[in-house]
Amino acid sequence: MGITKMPPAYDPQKVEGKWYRWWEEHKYFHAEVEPDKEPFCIVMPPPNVTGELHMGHALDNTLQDVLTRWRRMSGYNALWLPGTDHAGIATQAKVEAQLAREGLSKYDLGREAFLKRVWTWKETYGNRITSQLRRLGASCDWDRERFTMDEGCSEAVREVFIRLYEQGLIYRDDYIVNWCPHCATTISDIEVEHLDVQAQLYFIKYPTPDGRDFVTVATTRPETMLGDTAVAVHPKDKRYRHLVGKEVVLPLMNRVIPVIADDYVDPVFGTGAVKITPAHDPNDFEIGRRHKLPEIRVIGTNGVMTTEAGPYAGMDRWECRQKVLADLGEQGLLARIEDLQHAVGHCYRCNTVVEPMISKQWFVRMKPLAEPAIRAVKEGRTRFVPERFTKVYLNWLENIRDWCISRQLWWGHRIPVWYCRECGKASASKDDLAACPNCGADKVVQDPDVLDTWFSSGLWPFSTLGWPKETPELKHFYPTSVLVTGRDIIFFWVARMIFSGLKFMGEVPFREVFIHGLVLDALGRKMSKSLGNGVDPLEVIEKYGADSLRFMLVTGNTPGNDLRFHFEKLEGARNFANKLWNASRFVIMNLEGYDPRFQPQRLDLSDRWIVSRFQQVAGAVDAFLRDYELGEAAGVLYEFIWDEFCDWYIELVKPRLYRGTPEERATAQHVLVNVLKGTLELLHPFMPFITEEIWQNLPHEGETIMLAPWPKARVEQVDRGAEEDMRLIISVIRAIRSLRAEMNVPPARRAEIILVVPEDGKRETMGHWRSYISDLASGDVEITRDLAAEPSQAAQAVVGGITIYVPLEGLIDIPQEIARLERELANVQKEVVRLEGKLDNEGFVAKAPADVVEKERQKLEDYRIKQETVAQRLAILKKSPAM
RNA sequence: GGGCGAUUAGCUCAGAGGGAGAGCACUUGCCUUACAAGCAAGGGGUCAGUGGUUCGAUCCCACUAUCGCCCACCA
Repeated sequence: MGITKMPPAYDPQKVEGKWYRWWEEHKYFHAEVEPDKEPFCIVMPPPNVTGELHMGHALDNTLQDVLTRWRRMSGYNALWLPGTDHAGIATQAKVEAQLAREGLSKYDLGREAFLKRVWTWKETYGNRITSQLRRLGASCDWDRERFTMDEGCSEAVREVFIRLYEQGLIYRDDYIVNWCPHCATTISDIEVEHLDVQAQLYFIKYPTPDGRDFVTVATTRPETMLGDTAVAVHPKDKRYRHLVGKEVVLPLMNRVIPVIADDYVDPVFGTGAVKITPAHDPNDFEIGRRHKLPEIRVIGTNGVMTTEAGPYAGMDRWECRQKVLADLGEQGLLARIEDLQHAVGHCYRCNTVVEPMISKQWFVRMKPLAEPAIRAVKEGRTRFVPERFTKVYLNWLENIRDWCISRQLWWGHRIPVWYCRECGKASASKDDLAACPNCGADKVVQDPDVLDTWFSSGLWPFSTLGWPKETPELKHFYPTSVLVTGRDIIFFWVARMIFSGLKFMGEVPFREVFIHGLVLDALGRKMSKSLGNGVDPLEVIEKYGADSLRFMLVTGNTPGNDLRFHFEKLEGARNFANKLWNASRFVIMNLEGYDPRFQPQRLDLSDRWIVSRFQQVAGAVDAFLRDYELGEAAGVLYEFIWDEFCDWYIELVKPRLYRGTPEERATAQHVLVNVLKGTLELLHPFMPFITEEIWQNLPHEGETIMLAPWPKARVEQVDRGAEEDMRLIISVIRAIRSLRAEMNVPPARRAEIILVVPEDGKRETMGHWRSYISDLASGDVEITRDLAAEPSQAAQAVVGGITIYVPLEGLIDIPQEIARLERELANVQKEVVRLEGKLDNEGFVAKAPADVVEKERQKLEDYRIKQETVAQRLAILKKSPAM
């Protein structure tokens, strides 16, 4: 190692790839079960195999990596288990698009060949995201990487399905579901995104059979009227009481339908009369079932009107809407049209307007599963961080509806149910069936649908650890320690993992859920493909390095809050890395003659100070990490490295390195190396690459910083006295620098510095460490108890009971100095008045804690001394001949 | 309609019941043998508003305003 290998500007490109490969080759990420060690386990939220790393992933995985690396260094048996999700719709859509470019559809290939094709696609492109995670520095155990459709996970899915089925918790029924005409599949309630849309509310007249009366209904979806089987009004609505039990004629279809009364109807909305289309509206469906109304499907799965729509059959649903309106208008039945803003369900994948329709689907009965999941969180067996997300979770589960789990796709876990063509019985089976278990006929056919992707991801925390087999991993690492994820996924995933874990493992899947916010663009908008405002993490990594990206994502943010992406902030992180690099370069450049066995006999004040500060920082970082305050932990390190280690300690140590005795030099080297090394270790979870690079170039024990023991705060090295003394010295130096700057003293010019220190202890300290002041404030320091005569040509400052004079013959503009001191005096007086007021307040003195009162008294005392000193000085200056 | 979050320096954001902070931007002076991706010194804020609790509130409580997010079966 040497300067030649450490250029003055840190270049992450030369460093990052090298170390990652080395770590992975040496299996430092790999965790074997070590029963005598405390386990720490995170299962990675599996990104979609189709996915590419975006800022959300970068944040999520940085947080996980920080926690994992920290725990690993802290001696835990740390496992971070990675994997990918098969992402039913998304992946199938990708492959279908690929086929389309070849002029083919999945039907041309047939199910089997199509699935083969998807697997090929997965083998080819599926590891893109995992290689991108490697670029980020993710220290996950790739030897244990899983896929939601691999053999083990698939077995877990079947096992779960069968068990739930046998317990009657999975059922198949005709029910109103959300249908995406574009994806041609059902989607679950949470996959429907409600967007506010400016629309029209159409008022349509439904005449009575005798043509003498009519009732007007309001609807935003006039085409659904073709499937109407009733009109509903509120039971107490006097306007319509006479019609309840009677009939009206459904226009266009000329069908006679009943007028019914139901509490659901809001008498003040629209006309107070609602058309009821049980087959195409969730509410109408409920009402329909209550009143045993016929369910007529007029819209087909492709969004085209069915034969039930009579003359409108074959029309697209939007086209049909226009035609219906036109026809109604012609017949004078369209009473009026109003503008209405309301929420319309859209498919979260393709943004198509979702069509509610009745369909035979598979459902999970949620109430019995939700209940234990609610209890577990209420009892604190799983804790949300930040706590406020508990409520979001509970609200959802407390109002849960059954979960539609069947999807009309090919890519996914096929529903393990076979129907017998002979006897008609449906049989669920863990193993593929060739014959009907009921009648023995060999004419069985498997349900064509697959399961919702989230069905398998809900099992992730235990399926990846080997379940349903009782593996040592499962036993050791379950329940996992913490789940790290975005808040957008609490319903989709977190809740489902919790109820699945409770159901099948009898225990929550994780002790804590650490929820983070979204990464927004610089303007505070969500990053999205359609807006084109996303920032590509890989480009950032190439330009600034993964460490900078990670540091930027972690700092200046508080748990659960969103984070805006600013390049300025990224530059700040990059500059910090460079600062650390150069501080380390300084240390390494000055290691000549370093002997690791050397034990210093006498530490300088600055040594004791920086060591003490380091111990405090080590304690703070660890405490913040325990509280998931990663931003604070990183912030503490930033300040320590930049403000204390670089700006003060390195500057203070230079004279000893350059001109000190061999012993002084060795002592300085010893402290530099050890504090720097410890700091690198504390920083390693945040910035793994640069810390490894530097650590390897410092004298060290062990193979890698990754496995270096986490620095434990050693309280016996905390030295309050040294910290206090340094604080005083630093403020004296700052005061002198400030005077020099204000008086425009050229930096190169050495100044004369007189310190008047009345207090014995402080005078001794100042005397002992006067070289600090003379070196860092560039001046010749004289220390006295009191001054025979104040120099008139001098600038003055008062700090911590010490009066500083910087005689500046010819540089002092007396009137200007008077003005400056008067400003100073005014400030001091303000403080004195404020503190006097406070201490005169009997309530304060009586009720405030004694130490607070004492602190305030001390402050007042200091300010009074300062007030007096400055006032005296002013008096002298005002009498001086220069005036 | 409910719930949650935010409101602090020009910008982006931390923060704690007891003297308002950081980064960036800005001003001034420095290429000082680790770093100009830097050093030193500065300027800049009624901590959204109103009321309450308290000896003391920017922090805790209530309400209000503005912005954002989530949930919700009023067509």
